[in-house]
Amino acid sequence: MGLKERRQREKDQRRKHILAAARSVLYESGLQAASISRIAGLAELGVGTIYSYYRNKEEIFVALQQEGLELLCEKLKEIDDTAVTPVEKLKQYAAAYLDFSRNNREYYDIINYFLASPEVMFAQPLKERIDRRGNNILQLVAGTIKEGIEGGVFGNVDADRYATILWGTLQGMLQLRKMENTILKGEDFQGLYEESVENFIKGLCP
Amino acid sequence: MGLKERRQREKDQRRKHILAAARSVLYESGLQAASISRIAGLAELGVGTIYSYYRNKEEIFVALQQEGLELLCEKLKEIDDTAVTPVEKLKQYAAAYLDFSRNNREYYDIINYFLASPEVMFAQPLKERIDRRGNNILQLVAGTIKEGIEGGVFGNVDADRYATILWGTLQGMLQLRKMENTILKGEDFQGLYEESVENFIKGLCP
Amino acid sequence: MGLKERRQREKDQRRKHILAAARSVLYESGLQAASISRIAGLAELGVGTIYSYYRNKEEIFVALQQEGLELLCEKLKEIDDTAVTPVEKLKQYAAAYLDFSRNNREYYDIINYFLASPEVMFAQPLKERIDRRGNNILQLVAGTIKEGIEGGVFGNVDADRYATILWGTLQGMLQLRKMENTILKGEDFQGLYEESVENFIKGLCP
Amino acid sequence: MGLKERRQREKDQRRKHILAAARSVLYESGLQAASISRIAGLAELGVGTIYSYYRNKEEIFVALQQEGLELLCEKLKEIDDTAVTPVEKLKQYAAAYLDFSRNNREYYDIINYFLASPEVMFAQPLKERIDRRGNNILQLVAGTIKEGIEGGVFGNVDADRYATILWGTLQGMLQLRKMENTILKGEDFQGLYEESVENFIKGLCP
DNA sequence: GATGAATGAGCCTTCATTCAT
DNA sequence: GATGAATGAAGGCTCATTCAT
Repeated sequence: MGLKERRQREKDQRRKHILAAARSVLYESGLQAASISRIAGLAELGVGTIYSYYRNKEEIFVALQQEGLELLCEKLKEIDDTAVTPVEKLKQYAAAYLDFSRNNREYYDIINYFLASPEVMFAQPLKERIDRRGNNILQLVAGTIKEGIEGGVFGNVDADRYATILWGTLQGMLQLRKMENTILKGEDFQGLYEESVENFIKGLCP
Repeated sequence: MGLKERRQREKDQRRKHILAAARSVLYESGLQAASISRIAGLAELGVGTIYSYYRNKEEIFVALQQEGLELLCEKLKEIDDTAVTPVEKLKQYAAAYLDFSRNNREYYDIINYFLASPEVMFAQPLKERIDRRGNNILQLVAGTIKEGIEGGVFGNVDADRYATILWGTLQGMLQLRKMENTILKGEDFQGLYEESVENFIKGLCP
Repeated sequence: MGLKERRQREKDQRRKHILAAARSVLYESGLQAASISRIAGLAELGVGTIYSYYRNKEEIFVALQQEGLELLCEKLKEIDDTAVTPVEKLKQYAAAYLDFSRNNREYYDIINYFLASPEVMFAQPLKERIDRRGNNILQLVAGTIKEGIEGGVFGNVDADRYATILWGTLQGMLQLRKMENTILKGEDFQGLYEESVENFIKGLCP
Repeated sequence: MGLKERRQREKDQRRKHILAAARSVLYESGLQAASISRIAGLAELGVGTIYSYYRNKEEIFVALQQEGLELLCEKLKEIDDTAVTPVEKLKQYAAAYLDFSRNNREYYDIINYFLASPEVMFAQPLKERIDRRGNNILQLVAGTIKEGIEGGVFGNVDADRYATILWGTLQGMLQLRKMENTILKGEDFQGLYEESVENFIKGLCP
């Protein structure tokens, strides 16, 4: 029966619509201001409606982050499929993440927020759901590093660990961007970022 | 003149007293629960009094962050004074930061929090004041790198830039620790952290 | 004509079905949690459907109360039919009410609730409908008292009035049970309850 | 030093002021509508202010009930001091409670409400605090019954138990008043009430 | 007739900030 | 200079009720 299907499709769309509103609020007014009622307002829905799609505020943020991680993951997969050498791949992964942090700020911000927020904020089960997505990304990167090791381009390191280290490095570098106007004044941030990747790769070589 | 001086000294002490209380609240109950009235309570002062020493909550946190950075800076200076080789220094800086994140959680958390939270948070002037402190630390690290370059241990890189990269890396790695129980389950975080430093240094060598 | 009848019968059954669900919710989660949507859920009906059988939440509760009173009334009738002496009957009525308050908590609670809550609660017409049911019960009790008067067991009192007084007494005693763990701690409530009935009867004797 | 005293006095008065507002809201709009913000509105205070005097809504109601019980208790004490015979005292206690339920409706309603409300509503400690007040009243009544027993007017019963029974009876009778316009239509409620007391006393006599 | 998504008023509570004393 | 009572906007969330399908 097409009815049920249509209903489901509509429901899914509404969920996305709400998420989009949440993303916009986040993007335009920052995390602090991202209240349910604002989201509802932007979505042109009643507050209660939001709650019939998401159990609570937390869930919205989790969904948003998953969405973001998924998007990012897809971009990285594309690179994995098109780029040739492992070194090239790693560089492009990094570039993609920088790009993502710029062009998908709302996603980036929320990912970042989750990383920085006190553990208390999210219950363990939620945290696991979130982190699992992150894991996919790490696996991808680790795969590329393994490739490099097998090809003799990289030394014989633990690929998983170095994938994690790379992510940590990028994540840390991006945070420093906050200081573009103060400490990093006059510096070319993108160059710095790239240099950090190159340095990481250089360390990786035998 | 003595009177004025004493007044000033008393005022300074009171400010520190308030800061100490804020730190305690932060440490014991986390950022969410760090309300002015709690701080006032712990400081055994009236709420109003707090406001006559700090314009608002924000200012307290900024001051706290400055204090934290100062403390960290001193620890690094000590290392600079006692450790011998540049490589050793860098490794010890890193170890000190890890240590700081563990034993001075209140400070670390707040530094981390403001680094990660959307910039809406602070007005520009405040940001500058904070970042200047961070700059001191970077200078110190950069000095050590320069040392290494001059001694031929490191390749001929831009010391300032690499100091920044190191900080970014450490900062990023520390954030990943949040995932000790999920993604990093079973991993030895400290080992990972140290490995990231070694990789950084390895990249630095000619 | 059969069709109309069947329709009506179906409708009646549906009403009862809804009432049964409401009763269950009440029994399992208490008055506070007895929301329409829960009732609908348990009845496996849509919320809207509930509203096509009952104008609003109030009406459901009223119906529930009527049902409860009816059930109680039947039990009392049974006693009236089987017990022999008026005194025995009165005692058994009382025992039956105590029993009802224990084994038909859903019903008892709601009767009690509406008796105790401020009258603002119900519009006049509703109230009348409820009270009429209560009247049946009173008539029954009054009948027994009359019996006793005619038999010379009881003094020559106004039976209606004393029926009311008995009900009031029982109702009041049952409410005190709420304090079993505080004021009545250590007391044997059932004994107290029975004593109140005996005292009532003793007063009734010539 | 007068300052501290005055402060305290003012605080006490404010508490009373808030309680008075709560009482009024209760009186005028019933329990259902007694929200904090309404109370605040009537008290011409900010919502927050209410919360600085009472931890939460619950506490306000508890305070209100205690106040009510205290008031009632005083009235009964007066009777105890002035009335002569135990029978007279009991009758006057009953009359006083009826009077109280009429002239101090707001208090009576809330006492009644607490008796009828599901146990869940109030945490055990609160309940105990409430019930303790009720206990004072019971003690008083029990004292009078003892008096009667010692004077040979009453049979040798357990005074505490009969005090409880009397209270239960009165409480139950008062609840029936709700039906003045339906079941009791045409009845003289006050007469009925008095008759219930007389019947109780009659039962008490040897 | 049945449905259940949508609504939004309303609830309780918190807390940064002000200002009269 | 110190105080802390008062404020009230804002937040997250619930639920009786409506109405388009």
